[in-house]
Amino acid sequence: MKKRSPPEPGTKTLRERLREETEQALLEAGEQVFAEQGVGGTRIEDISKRAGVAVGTLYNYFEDREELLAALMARRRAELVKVLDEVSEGARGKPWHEEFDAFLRATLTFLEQHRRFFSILVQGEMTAPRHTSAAEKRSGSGLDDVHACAERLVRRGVAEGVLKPEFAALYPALLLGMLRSAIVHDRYTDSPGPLIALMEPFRDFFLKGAGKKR
Amino acid sequence: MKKRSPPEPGTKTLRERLREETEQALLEAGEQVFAEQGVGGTRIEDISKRAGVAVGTLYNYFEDREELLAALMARRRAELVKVLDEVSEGARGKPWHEEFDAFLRATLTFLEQHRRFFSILVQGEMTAPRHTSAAEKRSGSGLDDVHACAERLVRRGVAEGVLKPEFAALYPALLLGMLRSAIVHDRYTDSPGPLIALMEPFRDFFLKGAGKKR
Amino acid sequence: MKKRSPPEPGTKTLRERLREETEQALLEAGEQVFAEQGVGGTRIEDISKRAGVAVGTLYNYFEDREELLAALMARRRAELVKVLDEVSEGARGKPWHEEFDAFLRATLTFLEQHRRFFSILVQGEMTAPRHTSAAEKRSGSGLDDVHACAERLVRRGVAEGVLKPEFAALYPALLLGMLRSAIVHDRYTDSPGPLIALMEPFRDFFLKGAGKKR
Amino acid sequence: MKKRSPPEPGTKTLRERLREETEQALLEAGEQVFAEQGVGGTRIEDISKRAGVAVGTLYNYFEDREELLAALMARRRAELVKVLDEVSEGARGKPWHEEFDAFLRATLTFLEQHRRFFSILVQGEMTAPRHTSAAEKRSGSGLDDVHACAERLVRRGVAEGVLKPEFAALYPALLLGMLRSAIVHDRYTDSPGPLIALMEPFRDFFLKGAGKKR
DNA sequence: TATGAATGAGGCTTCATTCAT
DNA sequence: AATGAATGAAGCCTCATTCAT
Repeated sequence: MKKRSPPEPGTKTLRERLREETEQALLEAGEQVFAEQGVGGTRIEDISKRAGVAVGTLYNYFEDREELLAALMARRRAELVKVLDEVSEGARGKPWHEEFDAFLRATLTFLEQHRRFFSILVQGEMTAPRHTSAAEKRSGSGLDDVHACAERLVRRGVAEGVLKPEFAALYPALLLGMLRSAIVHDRYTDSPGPLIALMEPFRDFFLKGAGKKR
Repeated sequence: MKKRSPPEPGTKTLRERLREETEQALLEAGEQVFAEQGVGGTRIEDISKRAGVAVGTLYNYFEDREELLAALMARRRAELVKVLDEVSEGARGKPWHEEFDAFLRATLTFLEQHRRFFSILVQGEMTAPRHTSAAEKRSGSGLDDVHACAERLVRRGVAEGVLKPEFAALYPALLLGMLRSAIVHDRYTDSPGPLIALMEPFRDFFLKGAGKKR
Repeated sequence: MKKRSPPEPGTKTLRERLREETEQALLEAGEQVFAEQGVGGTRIEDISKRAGVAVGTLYNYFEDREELLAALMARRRAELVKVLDEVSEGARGKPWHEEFDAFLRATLTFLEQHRRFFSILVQGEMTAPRHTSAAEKRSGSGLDDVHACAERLVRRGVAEGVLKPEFAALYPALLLGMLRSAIVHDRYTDSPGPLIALMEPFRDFFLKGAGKKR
Repeated sequence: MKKRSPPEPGTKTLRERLREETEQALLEAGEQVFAEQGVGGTRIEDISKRAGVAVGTLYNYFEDREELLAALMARRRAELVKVLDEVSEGARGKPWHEEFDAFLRATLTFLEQHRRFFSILVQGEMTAPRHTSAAEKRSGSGLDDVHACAERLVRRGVAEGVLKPEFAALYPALLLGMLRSAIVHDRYTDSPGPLIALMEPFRDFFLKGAGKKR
């Protein structure tokens, strides 16, 4: 009953391409609107409108509100982790400082592109949504795997004798906390320049602290 | 016809005391429930139940949901600011390091007692609640004045030559970010000891960074 | 905190009385509207309007649509069963025929007053709603207990030698089926008189059948 | 340019045959799903899936949901009526009892094959679907013509002096009600044997009732 | 003609807020 | 002042139907 010339391997049907585009648009829209209006304050309809589709369409792609959010989070998080993995990979054989720099640069760049996304993450980190659903759990709404990347970086730094081993267990959290400050800092400064400008201060602060060498 | 003796000045009527107790109970309940269920996910009724009164009563004390939240935030924030002001006051004439230590200790202690509250703050920092009203903006739902305390501390440190002036503008945010890490760190560690245990690592990290002295 | 003069025993608060009245009104309205528009075609809002309350009020009394329906069914069914129990009780010591007559009379009267309700039951008997929920199961959406009443009647008839024991297992279903015909018959006749008029024919038919004595 | 030989008269095009097959499949699927999930609870998509076609295809065959239901009902009802007409026809000149037996047998057999369909009918008898449209009314969703068959049978029985004329107007409804009991009975018995087993009890009951000859 | 994604009206349900007692 | 039922706007989600491919 269903006959159809088999699709060229490696080629995507028009339909498939459309489907992916729509999904992209929805995630994009979701990221924007969730960030603008807050996770709790976002109406599904606003997202679908922003994406240029009808509500029903959104529901053809995502089971419900939560799944959309989870998918969105997972997607972006995966992107960041991928970048950080590449950083780690690319720094093999090079001095740790280079990896550290690359890590900071990559993260700040990512933050810059996804300030919105990051703000969602910060929310999610601490909020228990009405009914924290299975879906949300599954997707790991936190930063667990990003944290793992930071740990890897820190471990290497310690192993190579660049970082003090003393409180090493805390460094990943402190590193990420510092990066989080990047966003917070924006809100308390008058000249909200590009985040990448924070690279040097951050490197300096993380490695040497705020204390004056005497 | 009953006559009522005028209240002794400086004395609180029974009625007044009851009123305050109820208000306290409501704020307490609010803190708990908002923290447990998230700001967006909390139902007014849950708060009133937790406080042991009817919804209507809650509305006798607070104009609406937002005002309750704002009052709650303002209350706790004021507490912290008060403590930090005392720290600053009490350290007059003493070396900066002592003030810094006291600052850390006070903040970690406060965090410990109000992890819940702090989690609300972290949320509020980035989230726009359902209908972010003028009232909420007015009440300054953020950490602005706490940030100001941190600025004061940092300024003094710089002035006294203890802190590097180079990126001083960032230090307050970094300091607070570090403290925020205290809560985050909890979630990624197996042994979630008391936050005060983080005092030494934090002092060390803030002053000297993670880099190994060469 | 909650002080209140204890209610006179056996007396209902005004509130309690209001509450019961509202519940009554809702059930009444539910019966009407479900019957008029069909179970599937009924909008909750129509029911609440008919009852003269807001939608929200309905939800203060019943968990959801299903629970309302279940409660409604249970209520009416219980009424009928109660009546039939009384019939059985009242006929103790009297000849079976009298109980039979009373059974028919009671049922036809009930049917008359609740044609609407009965039509719902007939539906429910055969329909599997979208998600047959636990609630529905719990309430026994069928006629099980009415069927039990019929069985009791039939058993006695057989025991007393008034009914042929041959196909006795079928009689309850046949008896109820016959009564159901009462409603169906209405739709195919031009003179839809009172159902009670069907008493004699039904008695005659059940006891002697349609065949002519030869 | 292709030329197509004109279709042999009386022969069906391949296309026509395919069309009919699909239509059949859709009706079949409709019968199943409507019966399984209830008329109100059935989603068009489920039907099309069951039939192995896309939703759009279903809409190429039936104007809308209602038309499908109406067509389905009409189809099955026509089948039953046809069988009953044949029964009537075949019994010409034979004693009434034979026609009666044949009627019962035919109906029970049909019921057996279409318990599902019959359950829809029973529903339809009393339910007004979501938007009871004119179309549905038009199609006569009830049992009117089956009722007519029963009337014909009863009339003949009365005419031939086999049935008591007294309450003859009720007999058709009672006859059908009795048959409906066949399905209901299933739900209250532990041994849900084939419906045809009910033939003798039904004949006996209809003709002689449940009362014991004294 | 078949497909299945897109559409959006419409139903269900929640919950902040009001108000009569 | 306390109570808690009533209110109804507003959000979520479903699904019959359409339509471009």
